[in-house]
Amino acid sequence: MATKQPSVAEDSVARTLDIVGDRWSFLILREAFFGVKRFEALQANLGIATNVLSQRLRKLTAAGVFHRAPDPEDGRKRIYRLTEQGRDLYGVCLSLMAWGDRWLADTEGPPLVLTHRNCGAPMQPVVVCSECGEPLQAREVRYRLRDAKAR
Amino acid sequence: MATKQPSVAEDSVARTLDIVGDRWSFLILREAFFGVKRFEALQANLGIATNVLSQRLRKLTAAGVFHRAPDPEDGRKRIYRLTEQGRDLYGVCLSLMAWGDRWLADTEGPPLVLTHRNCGAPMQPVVVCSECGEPLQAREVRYRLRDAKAR
DNA sequence: TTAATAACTTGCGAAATGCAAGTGAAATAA
DNA sequence: TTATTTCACTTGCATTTCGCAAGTTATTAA
Repeated sequence: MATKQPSVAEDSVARTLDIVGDRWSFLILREAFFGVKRFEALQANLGIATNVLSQRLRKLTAAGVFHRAPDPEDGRKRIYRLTEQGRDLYGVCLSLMAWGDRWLADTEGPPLVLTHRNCGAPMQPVVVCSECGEPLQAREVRYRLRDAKAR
Repeated sequence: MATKQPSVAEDSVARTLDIVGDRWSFLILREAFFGVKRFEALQANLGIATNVLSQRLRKLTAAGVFHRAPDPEDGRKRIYRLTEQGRDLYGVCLSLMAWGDRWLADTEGPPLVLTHRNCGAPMQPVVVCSECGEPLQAREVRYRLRDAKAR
């Protein structure tokens, strides 16, 4: 029987999914990007079980995605803030949303219209090359380990 | 106890995660973006249990992400090809990889250097506004349901 | 001082995951 | 032509994770 090969796959996608590759993390992140900062609000908005939410938040906090602090105005409350690392997941989250809107929305619900405040016009998130600004496609991207060995 | 509220959260992110929001789907997609098309190769590269792989591929195929067809040159083999819908997840997948490379790579392994064939230079995927080309940040994006109701 | 409230934890049944072994159809070797 | 591999699965079973309901603890509000 075939066993696991060390490959490029055993890298950043896998490590990223160890942190956010479950059913809830991106929904929690989504709420966070909407400005939701508290446990109870997350629970109410998402309908997630409290034990699972607690576990997720602990994991995401340990991973450096959230910062957890008591609310100075109410000692019972905890404020979950995205760190820079967490905010850096915004593009992924928005792209997931856009994909769902594009391919799944009409069957089950209305899509969202996104507006970029800078432009004012309806827009779509697009993943582009940082150098030339062109949208990226699988065939156009080459991967190399930092040291050597192309794939 | 708080129960689930209907909210914007109950939309495209959730629907997308119903399809790809598990531990394996993006790893499978990643392999697919690298050109891997067969069951055995996916299994060997990822080390995924065969029953889970089988189930994932069936689900992703049913959802329209993959197209499954027998190999005309070998009746035992099945070819899993990405559909346009599947290919449209490339940006998400690449962004996940880039995030892992940026925030997690050094602790556990070397990051990948990406090259866009159009440019030739090392690059990073960036999620930008389709209209103005600027990188998107959470505070700069406004969400509206197709019909009304801003959030 | 008593009652709410917020953020959890605990216990338990149900579902998903991982592992090993088995199956059936098609290709390849003898 | 028969026997052996190969490939893409399925099946059974132990382990882990999830979902739900009911506590628990520390604050705050009445």
